Amino acid sequence: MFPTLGAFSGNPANNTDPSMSSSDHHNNRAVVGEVDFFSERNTSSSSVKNQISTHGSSPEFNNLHVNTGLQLLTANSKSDQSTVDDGVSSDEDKRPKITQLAQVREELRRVISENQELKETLTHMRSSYANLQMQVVSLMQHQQKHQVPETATENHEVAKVRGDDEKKEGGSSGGGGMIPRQFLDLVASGTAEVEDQVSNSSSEERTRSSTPQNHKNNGKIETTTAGEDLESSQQGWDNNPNKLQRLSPTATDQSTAEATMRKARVSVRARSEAPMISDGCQWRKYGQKMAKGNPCPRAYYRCTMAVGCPVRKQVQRCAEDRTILITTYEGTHNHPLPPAAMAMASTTAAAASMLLSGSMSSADGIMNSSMMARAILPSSSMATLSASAPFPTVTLDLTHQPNALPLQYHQRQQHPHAQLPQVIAQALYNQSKFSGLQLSQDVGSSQASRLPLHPNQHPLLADKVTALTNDPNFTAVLAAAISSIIGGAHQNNNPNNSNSDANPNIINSATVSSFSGN
DNA sequence: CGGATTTGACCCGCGC
DNA sequence: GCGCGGGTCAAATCCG
Repeated sequence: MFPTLGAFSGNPANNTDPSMSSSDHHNNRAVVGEVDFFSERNTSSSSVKNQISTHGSSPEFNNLHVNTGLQLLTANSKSDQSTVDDGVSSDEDKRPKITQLAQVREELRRVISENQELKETLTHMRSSYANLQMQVVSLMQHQQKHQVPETATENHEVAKVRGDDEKKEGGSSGGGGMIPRQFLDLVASGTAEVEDQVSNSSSEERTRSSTPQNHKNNGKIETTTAGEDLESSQQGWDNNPNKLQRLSPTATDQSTAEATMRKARVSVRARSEAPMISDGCQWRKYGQKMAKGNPCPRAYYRCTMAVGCPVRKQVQRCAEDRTILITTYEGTHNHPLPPAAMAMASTTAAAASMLLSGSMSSADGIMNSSMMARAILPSSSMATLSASAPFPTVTLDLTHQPNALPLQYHQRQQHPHAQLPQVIAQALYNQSKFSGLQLSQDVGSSQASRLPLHPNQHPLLADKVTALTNDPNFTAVLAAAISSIIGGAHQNNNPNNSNSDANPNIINSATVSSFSGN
């Protein structure tokens, strides 16, 4: 009945040796060898092995325990069978082995239980994160509806105070004082601050809606920067009066809030061969138009993950470099999002809040923007006012890498913080530009105009950037932004990449810290 | 057959 | 008032 056992044992004396001690069972090297050989021939051992492997989803986590259990079990089985073979059995021999078996079973139960607890903890953490994200979004929307009247004047006062500060500091060196403040306010003081800022933007929206002619009267500077396909793309949104026009006549609080949220736009430039970057959301294409100045059509998408979700996006290829995909998001999701989509959603929400917190309709605000731009871009030969871009847009430009390499996606995924300064610079640049400022850059290409300088080249900016990037929450937000975009682009560029699903987890942790770290 | 996409028409604001 | 351009709608079409 046990022919293989005889062949295995080789030395019958070993099999019948009642002195096979527990120390032998725990001799890893020897016993593991026995297990490997023995388990192929012993069905009971195999079944135990299978049973173990079906418990818990993390094999490497259990390996130590499982191996230990197997060693004991197989050793016990072997000893038991040998005992039967020889017809020699005594209660004294069985007693310690039964005890060991019980111990192993107990150990197995403990490990399984541990696994179960870990799984539950992980599930709970994921759930908590999702809830937190949704709370942030809903709170932002809620605050918009209820705090617009109070914050309307408040915002103006804050703007004036900030403007005074700028004036006191004066010059290009002092003018940038509010820049870090805006960023740090947003990311360091938590949800409440974000809500306030969004609320403030509501007042701005209403101000603009009530006095539409102000933009014209503020003076007009033509956009002459070369290769502004992005510009035209953004202007396409900026010059879209239909939306506001349709919303404003029956201006309920909700519609106003919605208009405000939709007003803020986050434009993402990323290199991708795919027709659309993967951001985790479901989109339905509802239109396509040929935009002026760009041979590539502009596609219009709306979010279809929930009925009535106001989020829309435009996708258009860059006219000059068609490998660059420009995706412009507008609005805030009104429904739960999968982790992969949350990365982008929270990123755009944070960017939009950041943008709205710094854009002002008053003259002070414009002056601040001008000073801010001078601080950001000391080399700017001219800072003028523009009424051509009434709606603020922040652009996350991920196409400019100082050491662009074929592996840059991978590198940036691993070290997203390395790229933060450029993203910050670009965000600030666009913020100033769309807050009513046109910067004239003597540049030969649109590439240079979009990212006119490297922070390291300007001590002032470098200091600001350093201060910003030293804030872990701020870096987390931007890390989430970069990771989400890169993750999407990377996914598209590497459709077979099985690791793409791992990105959201990284993003999530970064995003969580950005919103819960206060 | 239902959902997604396409595409021409339409609306609206703006400039001349 | 008219034309232009951006954005949206909705019927037709496609596709799995």
